[in-house]
Amino acid sequence: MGRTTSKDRRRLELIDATITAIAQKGLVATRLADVAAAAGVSYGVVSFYFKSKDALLLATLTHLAEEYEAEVGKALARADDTPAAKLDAIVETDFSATIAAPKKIAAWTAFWSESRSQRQFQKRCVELQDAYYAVTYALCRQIAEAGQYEDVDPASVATALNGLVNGLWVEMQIRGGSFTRAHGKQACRTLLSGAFPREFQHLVHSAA
Amino acid sequence: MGRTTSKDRRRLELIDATITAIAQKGLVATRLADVAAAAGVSYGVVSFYFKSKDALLLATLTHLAEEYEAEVGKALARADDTPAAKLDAIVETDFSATIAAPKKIAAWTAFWSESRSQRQFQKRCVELQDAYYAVTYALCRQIAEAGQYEDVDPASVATALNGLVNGLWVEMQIRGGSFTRAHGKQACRTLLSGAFPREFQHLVHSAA
Amino acid sequence: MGRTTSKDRRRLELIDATITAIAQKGLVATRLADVAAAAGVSYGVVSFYFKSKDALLLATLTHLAEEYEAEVGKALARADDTPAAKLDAIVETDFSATIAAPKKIAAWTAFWSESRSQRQFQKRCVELQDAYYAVTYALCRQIAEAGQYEDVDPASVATALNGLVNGLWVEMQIRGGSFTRAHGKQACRTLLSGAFPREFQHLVHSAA
Amino acid sequence: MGRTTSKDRRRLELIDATITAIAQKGLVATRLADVAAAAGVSYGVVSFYFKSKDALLLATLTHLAEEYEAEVGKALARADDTPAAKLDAIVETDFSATIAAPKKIAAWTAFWSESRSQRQFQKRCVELQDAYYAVTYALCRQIAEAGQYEDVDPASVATALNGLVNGLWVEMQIRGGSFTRAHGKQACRTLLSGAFPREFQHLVHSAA
DNA sequence: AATGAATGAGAATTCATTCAT
DNA sequence: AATGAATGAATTCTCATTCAT
Repeated sequence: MGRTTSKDRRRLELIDATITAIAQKGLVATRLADVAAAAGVSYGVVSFYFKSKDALLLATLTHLAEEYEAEVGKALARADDTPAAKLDAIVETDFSATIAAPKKIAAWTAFWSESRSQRQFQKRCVELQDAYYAVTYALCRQIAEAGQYEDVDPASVATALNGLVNGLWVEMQIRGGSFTRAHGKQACRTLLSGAFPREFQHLVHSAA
Repeated sequence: MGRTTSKDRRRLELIDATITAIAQKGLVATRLADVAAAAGVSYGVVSFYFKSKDALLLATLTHLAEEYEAEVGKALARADDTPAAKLDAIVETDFSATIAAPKKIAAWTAFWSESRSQRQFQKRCVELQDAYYAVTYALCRQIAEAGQYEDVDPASVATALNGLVNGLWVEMQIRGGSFTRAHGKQACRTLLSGAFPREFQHLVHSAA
Repeated sequence: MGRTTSKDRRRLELIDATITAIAQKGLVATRLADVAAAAGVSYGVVSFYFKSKDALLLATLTHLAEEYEAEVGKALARADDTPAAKLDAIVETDFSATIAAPKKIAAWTAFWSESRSQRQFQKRCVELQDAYYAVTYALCRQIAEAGQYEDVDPASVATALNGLVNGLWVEMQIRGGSFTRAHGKQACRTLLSGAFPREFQHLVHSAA
Repeated sequence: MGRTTSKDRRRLELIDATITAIAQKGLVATRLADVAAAAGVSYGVVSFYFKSKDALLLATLTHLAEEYEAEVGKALARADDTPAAKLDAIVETDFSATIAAPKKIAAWTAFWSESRSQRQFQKRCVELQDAYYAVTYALCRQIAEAGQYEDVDPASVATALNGLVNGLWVEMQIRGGSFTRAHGKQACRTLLSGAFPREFQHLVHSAA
């Protein structure tokens, strides 16, 4: 009851291998043979566990989305009970080693780029963005109200934060190791300390 | 200033058709036949003008980068001679109808996602990001110095702006028409007015 | 007279499942997984009882042939002791519910079509045709001699009857339910009453 | 302008190669590579001219049906203007070198056997049988009326003739060269001379 | 220059066979 | 005996590249 079955484990191995292969060769060049090789299994196993290549890719995207939501959930539970602490915990998660691993970012950018033509990819991506926006907007509004930031539109800040994380992941994807997770966090805090200086100014200085 | 030859025109038509095809089918599914169809020419023409599919894709990326730099150059030349006005002109360009056309954004995200595995794509993308950063950093520094923003790190603002534009393009790509160019501009101005309120606060209000 | 073992029963179930699968999906599309599913057993069972797919198919053909000969044998034993009655008993068997079951006819046509390339299939099919011809020819000759049909070549009648049964099975296969076993019997009696009117005329009339 | 284009010629070559391959290897074992080899072209050509293997097979069946109808049409036009002569002309065609070529018969039996599971195959096969029946029934009725054969049911004769031709083709398929086209014709005339002795008796004797 | 047919290597997919449990 | 996962060879289908007209 509830323990991870052998079948589930194998599926996860293949999904992880898919992410690895996408990171190494790009989505265009990733073949099922690459996935099998990355997973260290024989060719037929991939077809055995996933009906088709499309199904494998969709399962991979779904896994990434679920993992992301789980990690954010854990971070929110751990964080101090203030909106600013929770917002910062989300940013920490966005650039944590688990979530912002280079190969996962490579997969995310691949799915984003295909989401325009693959309806199912788009659906999952939008769902996740919506969830992210809902949480960050609620937190921004609480901060703005509690801190009496009358000139700040919490919706715009949330939108900007959402976009900024995506864009910094793109930066990490393009620049490879020279743009680090720390750089990403720093840029997010620049945005937040501009919007809500009393809550976030110290974070920018401490990180610098 | 050689006049545009018939050959150049045809090359541009094919590059435009490539962008159209990528936007419609995604990079993975785009075939030379799709490019030919989008250009309204016969199949063989594509091979005639481009040595290979890879060469066509690289030429497409190069074209997008050159067009972007040309547009930014024109915008900077037109803008008032203040750093803030020039910075805002860049943001305007980033979300202009020409540059932020949905199909071009689709192409950009495709190239970003492949840049990790395709060295040539990466090189072009990094060059453009570097150029963008150099210009925006210089302008941010001028604003910070002239405005005596002692708590603001112009490098962080430039990095955040750079990332934010990418991320908002991703948002447009994923969400399609529901996330508009105006939304993108607004989010960028939220960042800038947080960093440099005296120069950008009015823009946020006017746009709201 | 060994009693039917559990193993024999299981083999027969698989052979019957094979016939079912061929009738449903056609020989080209029939997979071992379909046979297992039709038999309601797990995948590995098929391999356990039959060395290979070819062996399963050959066993299926052998089973059909043996069943046919057994049925004809029983019918001849039951029939009145006149050549015409025995000939008619064979025709009755050819279009009996047991022998001319749609799925068995589907299997027969499949084996016929493959018999040109599969030597073992051909061998079995020819053996059965030879046996059928031998019996029907003997009966036709007896009728011709006893009835003084000087213009009738019993060999031709036997050949025509043999072919006619095959062809009417083809008709049933192609037309499905709209061409019935009764139609088939009727057509055979038309042939026989043309050749040997005094022995078969009444059958045509009674059936009409 | 009605002349055979290069594309049409190539299609026919591939269809003929398909028939050849089916005759040699059986439908189950026939691969597109075999078709390409039989046609003496490269592998890709087959895919180029036919969207899929199924499409190739359906085109092959359609071609066989059209050829058959054309040959029967020509034979009827050539034949003397009596019902018996026309009926005999059809039988002649059924066992002509063109129509009853061993490899074409192999293809027919393959399509018959798959017609139960492949709706499109069935449709074509039934159409042809219907057309054959319509023509032969009309002729049988004319003969029966003109010859005052009161005990003969022309529908049964037509049905039997239709089935007999199919079944004799099966015989040729199974027995290979040992059952000849002449044997087939002879068996058909046995049926016809039994039903309509005054019109067909002489043909049986002359052929014997 | 332009066309589009031909080629064949490459990838996804299928599936008989094998094998560990 | 029975199960069904694993393997990888075989096959279909795709499509970039080449080439003849």
